[in-house]
Amino acid sequence: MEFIDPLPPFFYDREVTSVARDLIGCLLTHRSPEGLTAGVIIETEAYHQSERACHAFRGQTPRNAPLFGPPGRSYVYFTYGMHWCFNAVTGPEGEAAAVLIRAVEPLAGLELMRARRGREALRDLCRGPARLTQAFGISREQNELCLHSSRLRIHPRTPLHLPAGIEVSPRIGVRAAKDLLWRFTLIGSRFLSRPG
DNA sequence: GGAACGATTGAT
DNA sequence: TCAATCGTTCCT
Repeated sequence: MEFIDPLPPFFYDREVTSVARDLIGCLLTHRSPEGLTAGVIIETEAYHQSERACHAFRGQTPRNAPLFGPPGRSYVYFTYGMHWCFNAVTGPEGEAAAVLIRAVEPLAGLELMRARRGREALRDLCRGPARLTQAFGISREQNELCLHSSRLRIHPRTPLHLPAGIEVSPRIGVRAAKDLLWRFTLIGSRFLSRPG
């Protein structure tokens, strides 16, 4: 299966909120040993070291080190003792920021997703940050990968997937800095983790 | 060494 | 509404 060339690292070397907005409608692909999975990004959130909800707010630690690295790499972290979440690192090296991918519309590898998720309903495969990492087979092994050249990639929007409209709202599940409208959703999608 | 907590999910 | 489940971080 062929896709458009993946987004180059400089795409991610901008303000994190701009990248989060522009990733809506882009295509996430993972060529794992078990097979290919792909989906259209429909929900993102921005995080930056300057605000309390960011893992890097109190400085660099072993876990959040990828956030301080060069743009265009993955930051995958473990949470709640059982879930993985996937981010795209943004901004210049040394400045910690990333876009959390919260939901995608499943496009390819549906049966592999169903097997990994243990669920049949299309709507339940990638609706939520930890659901999509499970469906895509993303965990510790996929941390700090280059999203341009590794098996885990993000590709530009295609004419078939132009966003109808993008809505902003407060980030889900964060108490700190909850006044920031740093969540971006594709209006009207039935694959959002929660209504926009 | 110990404890509190978490960018969630699924069942009740 | 609530339990599951454990790595990370911070405090003593």
